[in-house]
Amino acid sequence: MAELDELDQALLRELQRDARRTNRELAAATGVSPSTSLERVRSLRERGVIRGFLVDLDLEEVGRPVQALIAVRIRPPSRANIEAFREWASRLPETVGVFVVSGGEDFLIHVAVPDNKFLYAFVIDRLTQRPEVADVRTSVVYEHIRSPVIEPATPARRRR
Amino acid sequence: MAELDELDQALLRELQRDARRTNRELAAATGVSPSTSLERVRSLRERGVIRGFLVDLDLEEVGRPVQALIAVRIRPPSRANIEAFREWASRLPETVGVFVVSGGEDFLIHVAVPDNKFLYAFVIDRLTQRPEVADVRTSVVYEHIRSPVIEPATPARRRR
DNA sequence: GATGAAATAGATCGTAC
DNA sequence: GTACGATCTATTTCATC
Repeated sequence: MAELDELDQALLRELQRDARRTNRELAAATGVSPSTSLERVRSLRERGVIRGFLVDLDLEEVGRPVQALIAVRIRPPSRANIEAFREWASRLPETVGVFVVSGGEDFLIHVAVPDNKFLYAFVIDRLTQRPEVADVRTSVVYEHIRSPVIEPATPARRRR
Repeated sequence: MAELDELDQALLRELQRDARRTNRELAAATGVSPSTSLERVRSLRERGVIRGFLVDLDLEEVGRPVQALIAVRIRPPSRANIEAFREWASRLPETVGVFVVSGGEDFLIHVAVPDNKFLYAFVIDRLTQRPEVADVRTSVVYEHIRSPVIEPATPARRRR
């Protein structure tokens, strides 16, 4: 787990608000020189704290206004079945994300599709074609809120 | 819904791979001049297709290696209760995202916490303190895969 | 709309503290 | 680890097609 001091945390906060802020803006917002913030952000990437930079698409504008979470039970839940399904599901064009979970189900697939008809067809035609799929439970997503800022749970440590 | 021609789609694909690609790289990758790609990306932002740019944090490195999806049932599921709970849940520091859903439950809260002890305490101490929470079901997330590229479901349209 | 050149602004690196 | 300043590179604007 990475050690993150006050400056690292401040930079992460700023970048979560807007990942395209220029290095100069970051430096000004955190009260250090541009070369320092540049070096720190590079270090955060190298240490794997920052995995990359993503674009936040509006799923409605992109023709996928209907979202759903589809809980899937795999039987038998062998490693072979789980891994095969995970690979298959995460590659579908409808898939936004895949959660591999414990509990009543083995997977939760987050999908975004053009309409309800498409969603229904996806569930009853495509998902159930997989022989390892034993059970499917669909929940329509009315709204998906992402937290704007995730704070590190690490206590701040001094690095100087 | 936005109309997206071939160039728009190509730019979205490139930006989803790495949202920090420079405008020059985008232009080279899509075969247009830098000023054209700059203008197109700006248009995508103005039209709301691109909602913003996010940093992809590694939740483990940030001290939150344990993820869970917590299904919550609200009783009665009145607008007042639903909205109050949504606001409360989406502001918690443990929360990564909140899904408002149909079906057996009303919410699915995606949380990331330091360890299982913390998760358990979160569920039995904090969630159940809310009077409108009637039922809670926790699934631990072993793995969360995000789709690297979401393709528009819109058929390409000509804009020239 | 798209282009290419010119002006503005930012990223980056060497050097010093 | 940090700051300053010079250099290199990218962004942005504008006249033109």
